[in-house]
Amino acid sequence: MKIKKEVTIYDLAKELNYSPSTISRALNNHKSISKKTIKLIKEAAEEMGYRPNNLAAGLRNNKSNTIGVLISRINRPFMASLISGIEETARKAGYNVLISQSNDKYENEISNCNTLYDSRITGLIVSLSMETVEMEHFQKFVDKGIPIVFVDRVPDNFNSYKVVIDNYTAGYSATKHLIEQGCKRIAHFAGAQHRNVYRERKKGYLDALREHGLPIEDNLMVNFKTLSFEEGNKATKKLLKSANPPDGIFSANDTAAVSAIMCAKKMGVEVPEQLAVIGFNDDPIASIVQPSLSTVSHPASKMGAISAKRILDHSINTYDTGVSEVTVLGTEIIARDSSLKRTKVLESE
Amino acid sequence: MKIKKEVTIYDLAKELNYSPSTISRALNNHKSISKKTIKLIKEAAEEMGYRPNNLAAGLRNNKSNTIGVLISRINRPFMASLISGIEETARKAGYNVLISQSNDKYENEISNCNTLYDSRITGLIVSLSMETVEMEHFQKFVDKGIPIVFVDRVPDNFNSYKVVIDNYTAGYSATKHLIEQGCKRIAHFAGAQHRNVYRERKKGYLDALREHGLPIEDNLMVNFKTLSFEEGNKATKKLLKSANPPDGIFSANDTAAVSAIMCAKKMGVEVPEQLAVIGFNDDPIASIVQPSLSTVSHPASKMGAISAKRILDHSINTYDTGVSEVTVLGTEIIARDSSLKRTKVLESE
DNA sequence: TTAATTTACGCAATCGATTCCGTTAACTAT
DNA sequence: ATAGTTAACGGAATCGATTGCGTAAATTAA
Repeated sequence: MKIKKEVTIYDLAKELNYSPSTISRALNNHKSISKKTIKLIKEAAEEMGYRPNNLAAGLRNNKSNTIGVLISRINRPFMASLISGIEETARKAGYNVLISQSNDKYENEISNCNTLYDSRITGLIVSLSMETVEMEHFQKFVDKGIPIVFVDRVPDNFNSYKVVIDNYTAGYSATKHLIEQGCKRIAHFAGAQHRNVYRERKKGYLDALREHGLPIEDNLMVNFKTLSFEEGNKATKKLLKSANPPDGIFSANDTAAVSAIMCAKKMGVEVPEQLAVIGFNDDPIASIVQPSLSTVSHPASKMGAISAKRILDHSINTYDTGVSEVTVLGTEIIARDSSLKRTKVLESE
Repeated sequence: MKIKKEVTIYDLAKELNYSPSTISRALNNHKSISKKTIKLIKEAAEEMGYRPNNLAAGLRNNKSNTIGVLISRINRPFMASLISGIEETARKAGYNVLISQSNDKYENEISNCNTLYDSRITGLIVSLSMETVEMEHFQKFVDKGIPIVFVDRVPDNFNSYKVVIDNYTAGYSATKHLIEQGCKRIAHFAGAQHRNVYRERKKGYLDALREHGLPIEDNLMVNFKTLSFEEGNKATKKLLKSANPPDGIFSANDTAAVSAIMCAKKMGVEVPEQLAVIGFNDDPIASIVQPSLSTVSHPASKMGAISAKRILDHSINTYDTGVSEVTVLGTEIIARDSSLKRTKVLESE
């Protein structure tokens, strides 16, 4: 098949009897080009079907107007919303978004990091993989003055921009919510403890118990690997069959929380009467399960938007190695049926 | 802060006393460079921290090893899985993935199209926006020999690669499934009829009714705009309050189907006994709602993988304008509790 | 009226990798 | 031993946009 030739600024220059410099400047609204000329050139460009070559511009400027995103998995409600927020903000500013998923593997994270670097991204937004501990693969970005924004699953030992929620307070509030509902023995489904988000949530849980004089028992705290449905199911069954079962569960995510509800129901344990449950994330399934799941809501899309803005606003001058600029967003306890022990809630509508 | 200088093939050339040509060829395993030299150069490159500049290579080759993705919204389970499949396949082949969402607006689709074009993507994967009718904004890709793969929401009037599921058969089977369960008056929640996916599902529904001698009634077919939860709620209420309510609903997506289940329960209509429901997509909520939602499952991630492969395998020589290469994938009826009228299903496990 | 600006543009180098042509030296065949 | 190959590499143009520097003409200031 026949391939149409690309129209370049040189073609425009020849056609309009201007130099390529003038064409370039006109298209970028440079002030030293007269209004008339700009109008003329832009109209001709439009008519001739000119389209800028981002690769050429990027090469010259050594950046690509592209934001790189490095996350664990796309098909999780939180991540999808995060990306959605990033994409919207980036595109409004004329930026592209490159995505890559690590599938929670350290190795993939490194390799994706390199690929993104090779593409001369303007900035990088990262949510760490489950496995990641070492952080050297991010150093080259710092060395080059390329901003990195860590979101949600952030490192402890690396100075950079960070956008997080207040996991400690969220964990504290969720637990306190259960206590206020009358729970006396509250279990916790904890995520991998080397990831600060899960560690903070657990801290909040522990402090809430302490401050309210409730027992802290090792066998009420289950350390999950992935907080999957299956893991949740197994853990719930074990807890409920134990000699002294809990009357409340604070799960570090909704998936495991939902599995707890379903498992309890199957075992004839009433939720919330005998077992109150609160999750984390406010995934779509939370409002669908019955009884509907109380949870902690994230402003996921907003976190994405803020992260993107961090990159866009980043000026090389204000970037000082050794300083972390952390944005902490608030969360909200969504009290649904799965935790409301005292009052029977009327169905809305 | 101090910015580290980039290491280029020229730096390597100077350091190793080779020409840039040789460095370039060595890094690409060109056959006319000796094994020894290749090894030497690669090791030096590694040690000096050389990283290729994709922009420069892209400019020279006039392509960027990047696949562009243009969809309506990322934060939908189907779309997220689709992208996930694309990303995995692309990355394995050393390609990057650029994403952009139209939010179902025609205008955004055009503008995103242009931005992706300007980035010299190797190929484009598209799921059309709800609004899109005209297709000229894709023409420039065809003119340039850049392959386009339409996925799921594909056009009727544009020749290109297409990856779809057999919506007609799926619609037919879903309806037939309800009929086999004893339904006599089956309603249909239909999506926007100018999008072929929804049109096909409806066709399948109609043919199934016809072939089984069931009544086709206009007031049993609801045309939705977005198949949202709210729309589904409203439609269900209206249907169930009508003089002659349906005993089955085939919804073109799960969201509306779930809303139907919840609405029915609230109104005291038993599911599936009085109202059987089957949805479409097999979203996570489908297995969480109670009774669990029967549905039609998509191989979303696989569709993404196939689409990406189409781009990767595309050779300019084999691309013939005027021909559509369509890949049709099968679907599967997932029979859960919401549609099983006859037999009471034992809870698994 | 003349010097000092300002306006509006052109020249040419530059970004980094690729690749079409060579070229030299070593090697093989007859 | 000489022509013919092959192996291994170098020179330099090229991709398209950007930009520091330079300049001629037009305008303003004194």
